Amino acid sequence: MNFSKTTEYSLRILGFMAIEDHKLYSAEVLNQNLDIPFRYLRKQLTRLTNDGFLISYRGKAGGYKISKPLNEITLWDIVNATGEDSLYHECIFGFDSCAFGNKCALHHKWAKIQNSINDMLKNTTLEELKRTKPERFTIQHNLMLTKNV
Amino acid sequence: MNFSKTTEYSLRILGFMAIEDHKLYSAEVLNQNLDIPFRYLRKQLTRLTNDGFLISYRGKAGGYKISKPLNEITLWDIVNATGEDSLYHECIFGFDSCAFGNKCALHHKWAKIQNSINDMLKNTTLEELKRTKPERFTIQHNLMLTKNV
DNA sequence: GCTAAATAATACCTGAAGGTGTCAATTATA
DNA sequence: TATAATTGACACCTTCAGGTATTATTTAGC
Repeated sequence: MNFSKTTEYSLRILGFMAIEDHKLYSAEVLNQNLDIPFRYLRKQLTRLTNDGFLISYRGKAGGYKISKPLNEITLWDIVNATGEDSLYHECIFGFDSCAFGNKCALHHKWAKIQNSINDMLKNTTLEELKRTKPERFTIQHNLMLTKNV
Repeated sequence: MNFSKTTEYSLRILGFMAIEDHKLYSAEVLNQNLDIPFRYLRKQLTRLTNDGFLISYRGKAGGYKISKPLNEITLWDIVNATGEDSLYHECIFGFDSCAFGNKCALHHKWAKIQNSINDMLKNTTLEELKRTKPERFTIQHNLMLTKNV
């Protein structure tokens, strides 16, 4: 009952980069801050670039930066891009057909929770994350050796 | 962002058996009703028995039945028994240490959702499921060939 | 007691998520 | 232009949840 590692990593990466969203971050710097295996981080950075969240700059002094205004990127966008199983209409019993119409009491309770998760993801942008920096990120933020473009 | 198959199956099995909780259900009958691969269902039934949710009767005309009053079995008990990752104190970024104290806005939103899930699971017993039979279960319930002990 | 029908135990198989290794392509700067 | 530092591409490895196969054990009923 968690997001996949890949989803968590995506949130970490973009959540971290949002703190100073105009900086260019190298994979090396991100690796020093985010506790994600280097090779896998690299793979995910390429994916996030292909998915349009990041712009990459190759060559010496290259790196990544966030591609659009922070208030245009919701957590929902990020979560969905990882191929995370949809949170819509999931039955707690795992039945495909249990999601529509009037079902058990459990179904209503579960739908309510699902909706609260979906709403939260859809209504939270990276902008909000920037305003309220996660403590974990800020602790290590001093260590960063970032560069301006 | 779902429960594991194993958790879903456990909920299905016990949710179904709760509808007529004094009946003895064979693995065969459960298989006909629950859309769970037979061998895997068998394995899970043995596990649920070892975990104390079911009592098994071996030999001809054997089967399984629920071991205690329905109001003593919460969904929380079932979910936890499958080894489902704890829903307590999970950080949406997947950091172990991000779960305590005052963190980002996201942390508070996430904790609120986690709590609502935990509360729901802890406050819902099989008794409630019995009272409000899932449609999917009742549809097929006529097909059952159950036996009394 | 024999047989059939049920569960128990144990080992194995499989696909996909997560993770790694290697080399190619790009680019700033000396 | 040579070099070093960066990302891109692509193939491979590993682990484990989910699923399968086989044989042993138990018991009702003839």
